[in-house]
Amino acid sequence: MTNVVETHASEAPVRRGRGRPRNPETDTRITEAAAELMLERGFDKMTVDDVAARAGVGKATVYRRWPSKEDLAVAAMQEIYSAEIPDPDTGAIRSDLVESFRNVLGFVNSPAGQAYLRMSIAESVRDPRIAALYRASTERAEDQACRMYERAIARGEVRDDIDLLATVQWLGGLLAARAITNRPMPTVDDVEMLVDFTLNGIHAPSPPR
Amino acid sequence: MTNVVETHASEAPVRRGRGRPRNPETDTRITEAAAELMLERGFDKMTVDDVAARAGVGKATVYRRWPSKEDLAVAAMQEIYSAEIPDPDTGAIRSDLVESFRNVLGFVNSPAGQAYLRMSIAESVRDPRIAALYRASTERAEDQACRMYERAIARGEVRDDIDLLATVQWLGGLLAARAITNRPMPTVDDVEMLVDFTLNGIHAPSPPR
DNA sequence: AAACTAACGATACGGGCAGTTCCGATACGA
DNA sequence: TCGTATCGGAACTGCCCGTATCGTTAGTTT
Repeated sequence: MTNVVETHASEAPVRRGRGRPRNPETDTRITEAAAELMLERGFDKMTVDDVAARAGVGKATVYRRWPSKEDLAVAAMQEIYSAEIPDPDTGAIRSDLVESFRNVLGFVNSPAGQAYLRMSIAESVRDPRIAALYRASTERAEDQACRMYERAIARGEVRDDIDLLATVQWLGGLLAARAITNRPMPTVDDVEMLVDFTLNGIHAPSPPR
Repeated sequence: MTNVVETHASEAPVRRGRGRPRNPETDTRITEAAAELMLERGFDKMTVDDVAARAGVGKATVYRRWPSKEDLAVAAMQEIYSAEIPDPDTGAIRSDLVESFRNVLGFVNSPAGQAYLRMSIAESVRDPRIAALYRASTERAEDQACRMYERAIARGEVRDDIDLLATVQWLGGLLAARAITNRPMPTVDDVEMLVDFTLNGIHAPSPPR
């Protein structure tokens, strides 16, 4: 019939002449409203009518851009997963770890961090596309951590036969486990102990073996 | 009006004479059907009509026992979280760890284990009561693990200043992180390396420090 | 044995929300 | 200025949760 238009509002509009052009600001108003409601209530209790109302647009305007509520949620999460992560490089593995653990624990103990973590977990299990987004976001952080460990291996501080991926994921996994089962997060006061476990494991230092 | 009857089907019926008594087998038929559908499709795509149909009962019979679909889901998960866990005690921390890690990894790599894990994570974030059930289930396993570590501490194999809770949760957390982000689980082949990380951490053995 | 009563399966119905379709109005390009 | 696609608004369909109401059934009480 008419010109076929790509649905996803993310990419360049690639001007096509005829008719009233879409207001690009409307895109961001909708995704911002959706992101707010996702973090406030979660996917289930967020209604598309609410999103449209908060964004000040008609529901049809939402569905003209994203074919389903799930796609809208993906777009909203995509906006959320775009933050910079500090990359400590102090020259020693212990202080690098303390620094980065401190950053992570500070975030996940904030209200925003709590909502972010719970939402990411729940929606990742529900929708593989959100899982991919969350995964990409965490992998950026993990890549940084891997380089941190590799620098330490090059310095001879860390064994070279470790499972690097399991190592960089273990803290995130612990936080996920706590979030899932509704248990208190470790706080910044626990940083020393967590770092010590990473470095030394649990073995008694000398006597046995 | 009439005699008040406790809703939850779990507890003792405490005979009250009049009228046709409830068929207790109906309770289990419903929870079994619900548990199957939860693992097959997840909470969202499970409909109460489907549960009633698979159980061979009327929908009103379901709602006579559980006031909402959420309560039904809780009852279904409660049935799922009632499995025995082996409790290795070989006399050495390394072989205890190898044994228990092997059990866990064997389960989470099975199709049933995958569905179980993903369902538990998703529904725990959605419903705090399911989170409590899942937490209770994992805590039983963690208590066993704690006792295992305490035996090792008593033998002098393990330091006594470790964060026991973080230690017993780290493998579960790693598995959760993999499940959430849709990445491959560690397999039984990785047991040695994971156990080694638990025992020794990542530090290089002797030269530095 | 007969009467009583609550559970049973079946079915219809109300309400909330996802997603669709129409509308008149509007804004931009040709 | 004309054409066209987007805009907000609103009505509508369909699905599913939860309720209400049947006639029937099974066990208790008298």
